[in-house]
Amino acid sequence: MGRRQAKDMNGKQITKLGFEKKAIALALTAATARERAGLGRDDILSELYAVKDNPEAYLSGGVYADLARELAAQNAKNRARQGEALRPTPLPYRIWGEDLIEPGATAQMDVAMRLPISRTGALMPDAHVGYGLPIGGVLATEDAVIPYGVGVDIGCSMMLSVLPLAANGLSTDEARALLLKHTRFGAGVSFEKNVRGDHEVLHEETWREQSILRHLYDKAAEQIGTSGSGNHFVEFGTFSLGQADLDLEAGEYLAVLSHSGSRGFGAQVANHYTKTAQDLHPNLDPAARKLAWLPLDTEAGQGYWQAMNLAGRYALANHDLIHARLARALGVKPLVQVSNSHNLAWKQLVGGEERIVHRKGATPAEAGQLGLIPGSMADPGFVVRGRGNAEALASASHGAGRQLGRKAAANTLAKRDVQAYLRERGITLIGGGIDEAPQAYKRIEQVIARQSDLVDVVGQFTPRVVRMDTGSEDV
DNA sequence: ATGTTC
Repeated sequence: MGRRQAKDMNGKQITKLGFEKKAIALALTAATARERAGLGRDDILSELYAVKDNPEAYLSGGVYADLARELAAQNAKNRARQGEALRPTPLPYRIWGEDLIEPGATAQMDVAMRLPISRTGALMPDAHVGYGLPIGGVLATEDAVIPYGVGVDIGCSMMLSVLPLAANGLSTDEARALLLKHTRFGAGVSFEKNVRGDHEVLHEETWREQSILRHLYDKAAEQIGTSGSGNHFVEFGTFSLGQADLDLEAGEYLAVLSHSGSRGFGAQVANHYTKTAQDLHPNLDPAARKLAWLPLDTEAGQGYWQAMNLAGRYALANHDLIHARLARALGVKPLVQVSNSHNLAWKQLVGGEERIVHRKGATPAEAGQLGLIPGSMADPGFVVRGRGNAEALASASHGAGRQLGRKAAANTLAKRDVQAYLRERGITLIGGGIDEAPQAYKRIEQVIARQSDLVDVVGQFTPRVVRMDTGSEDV
């Protein structure tokens, strides 16, 4: 009779209870033990049902402990899987300058707005396709941060120094010589040891608080004050102020504008935590794989938040040193400096709730907040003042935005056309490449016009002598 | 964007 009962238990009953895979075997083992103890089939089934209903109550020991452990693990996995499911349709979000934005970028933003952690978002008029979140994307999440929602170049940022010198007070040759002497460009590049700069950011305790930061400290110290590659630049130009503002009189000033990020340090932080986030979400829809997030109440989430903010401060320190070297060489102190990060996440109140606002290639634009929106190596950039537009989560574009990808630019643009564009505007270029040609970017005037409800223009910067990294193909 | 990518 006992054998018949065991055979029955082996049959439909256990699967009927909803056990799967490993749990079936564990349930059978436990059931057999209870049979030997003299229990009948119905009693055993009701015990199994109770274990399934509340495995946590059976974890501490007894004949059902192994089964309870397996069921608890399965429940946790199912909960995690549920938490990773994308919404069937994207949450609504507003787009500025939709006529300037390629469909691929809105498609990426749609995926971001289907994440279970997403709450609100917006797309800026310079938007174009990126990894994960599009460049020009603004995304507010709840209690979670997305490493690729910030971008690989954590803390990428802009700085302008308005100098107490006439706009024509520096010759092209002098400007060239200063840029060559005091800036360094290129992947992997650092400053020579005898001229390496120092900055308070390198003396923060933060570097000692996680292993990845300890590991990357030396690289950060070697590379501080450098400019990297791609679209990063340092340039001399003319800052034009139509009316008194920024504690300056109206007029034209010599100015320095730079675009730089957190170099190898930030890139390695981004890659490390992106991998951590992806490992944490193995069942995430492949469409959203690059948008894997870290819950802020986990050690990994806190670790990323700390490292991201350090990379943000480090990137601004790079600008500080670049501008300090050039001002010192000219024997002047800047009259005014403006700077802003455009690849970062911030804690921000959105509709009265605390959200994590990711800006990946977007300028913070709270009411009254100053920001910098460059055009291209040969087009004007703008100092802007935010209007605090709530639907844009108080944001604006971070530049003109690409209209041609790097390969497309190299394949379709003619060198002589790029040279003519530079010559017509009186631009002297050191380094640079065809993939950074002005023609590869949207028209900055159009991009600015599409966001008149996000920012007011304060002044204009016109580049004159520009240094960039050597591109894939010279101009 | 970074040096050559788990």
